[in-house]
Amino acid sequence: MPYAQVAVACPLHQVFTYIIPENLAAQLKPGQRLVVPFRKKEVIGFFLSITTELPPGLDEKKLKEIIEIRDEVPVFSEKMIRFLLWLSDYYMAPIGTVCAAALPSKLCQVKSKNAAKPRVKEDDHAHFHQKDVLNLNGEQQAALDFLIGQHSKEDGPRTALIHGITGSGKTEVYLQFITEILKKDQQAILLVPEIGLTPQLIGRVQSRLDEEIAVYHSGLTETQRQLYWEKMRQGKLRVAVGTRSALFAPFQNLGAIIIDEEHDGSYKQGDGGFFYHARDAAIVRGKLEGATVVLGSATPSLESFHNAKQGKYHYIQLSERATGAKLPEVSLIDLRQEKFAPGSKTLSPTLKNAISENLYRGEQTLLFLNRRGYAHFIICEDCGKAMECPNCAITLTYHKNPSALVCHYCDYRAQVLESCPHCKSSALKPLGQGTEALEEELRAFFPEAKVMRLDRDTAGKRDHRNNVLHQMKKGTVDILLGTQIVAKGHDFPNVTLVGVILADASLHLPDFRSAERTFQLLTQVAGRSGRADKPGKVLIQTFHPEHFSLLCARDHQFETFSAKELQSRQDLDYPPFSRLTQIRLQGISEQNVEETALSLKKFLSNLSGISGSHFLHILGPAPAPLTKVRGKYRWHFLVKSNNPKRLKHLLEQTRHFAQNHLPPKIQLSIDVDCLHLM
DNA sequence: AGCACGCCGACT
DNA sequence: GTCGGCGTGCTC
Repeated sequence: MPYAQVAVACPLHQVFTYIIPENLAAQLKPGQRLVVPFRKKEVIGFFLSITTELPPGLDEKKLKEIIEIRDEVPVFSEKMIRFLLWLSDYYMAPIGTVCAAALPSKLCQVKSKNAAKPRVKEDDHAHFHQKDVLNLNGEQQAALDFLIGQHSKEDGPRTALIHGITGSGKTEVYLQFITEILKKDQQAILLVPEIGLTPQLIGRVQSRLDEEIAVYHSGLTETQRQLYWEKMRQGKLRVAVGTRSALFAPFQNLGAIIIDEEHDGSYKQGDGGFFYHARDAAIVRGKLEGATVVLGSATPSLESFHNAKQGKYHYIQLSERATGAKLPEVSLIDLRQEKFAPGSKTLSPTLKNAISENLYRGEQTLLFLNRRGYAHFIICEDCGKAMECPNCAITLTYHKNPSALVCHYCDYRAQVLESCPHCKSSALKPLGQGTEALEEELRAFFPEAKVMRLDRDTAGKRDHRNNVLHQMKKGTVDILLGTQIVAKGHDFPNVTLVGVILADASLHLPDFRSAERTFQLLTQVAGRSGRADKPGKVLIQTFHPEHFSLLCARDHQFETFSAKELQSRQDLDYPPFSRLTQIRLQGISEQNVEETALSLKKFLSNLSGISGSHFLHILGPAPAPLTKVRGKYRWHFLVKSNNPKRLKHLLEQTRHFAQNHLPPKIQLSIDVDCLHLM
């Protein structure tokens, strides 16, 4: 007698078996949603497969029956089911959680039976601009031809890495490639990092393709999301543009997945309750669907670059700017040599002069400081203690306007203190200047200039961001300063000077990728300068002008940087030469967390084939670099492995430990291919 | 994750 | 005497 194998949206690492009522047997197809009894409730289940044998350990009398089939047409294709199973397996995530993450949440609820009826607000997405197909230069054309040629081939690797310098016109290649895919009656997905999904980009894609596209981002209402989803499934929409979750677009004949800025860390995050890397997952979906996958970046991740060099991906280089503009001239400013003017905390004389000259010429300046607020911390000059967050093991950032001490991890807020809570001294000194302080200093020194600031504190107001971007284009802003938001992706044609206030900020984090991130960030921000006809200039302030990340960024030397960094990764057996997984334990009681970590260590070392293995290295346990976040203490292990089977075994055993031996209130999480060690 | 069952404090 | 605190145990 056949039984149905069903995934239920709960965080259990198993499928559930249900009896198929006779009247439903004929209509049942894999990928359909079901209504099934689960505990004492009715929930949505996802029908995965049929089994004829009763799975071991189950008593047939205790099985329940499927109540209802929700869909005539399955919500998941066979290929999609295989993709979801791969995700669940690779990232150690419960299959039900993965299924739920792949659908609009409304489709996972028992009520709300009917498809969404649009509260008709016909898309205007009306300010269409740049309808024209841009002319490609030789390199762009060659890249496009290659992609098209590759796509029409029956077999062979279908993943390509486009390594194109900032301003080389990668987006134009993507758009023309998508146009080709559509001509073949196939569909396409364009993934962008969170920060890259601007109205400008959406407008450009939409107007170029001259058809409605599905736009996926975190601000979408559930109804909108469902509507796009339905239209894609019905074949009414053929292109999905958006952040990570657009990867699950329900297309029937997927032709291409493009991952813009593939190096961006925001692709690796927990969307619907499980952590996956959208770029890596895209490659797998591409394989399953027979689609071409295109990774694009000016600063490819070392993983992708290495894969390309190994021949796993096709490597395509764009070495010229599309407009013909030259890459900017980059100089490092040695902060140890600079004599700061009184009252000047962020701007060296050299940078200040350059800004003056740029103002005089009437050209725009962009300043980057990856630290919002006024001061990174406040320190007591008498006892040396810094003000810390009571929930997290980090200092509180001083915000001046509105005045507050803010934790940038948990958003704890406190009033600014008059005196030190430890020694009552009033000698409190703000240190480590942030964007607020920079703004203040700019206004003081360049009172005649129009200065605007863009960071999470100001960008919160939706209009502000658009307003800033608009005014930048119009040229009414003289100096724009900000955090990450200004560093990436934007095309400000009239910016000719970019200043980096402190390159060292990202250099010394306890993370083996810090050199790579610094190089990427500096290259990206430098790429904002001199994109149009006037030559650009970049000034980078640093205490470490001899560091190779900075030197390579200065000289636009990706090759030199990657060669050196890859060598050190190989020496230390770090990715891309091994796979790295983080096992994290956290809980309220520090002692409990530590004890559990130690007992897990014991458990793992007793496993056969682990100790002394050449294939697995377990580092730790140790307190995580951020020992306490939101009131929870964290300890972690890092597992380095170059043997997927043994790694899998270890992780399964770890999960087993978590299910059986975990004390209450201690949580264990596994982050496969962890990106941030913090 | 939910949601129930189950044993100990302050309340109509 | 009960309402309810959240510990722990289970879900085909």
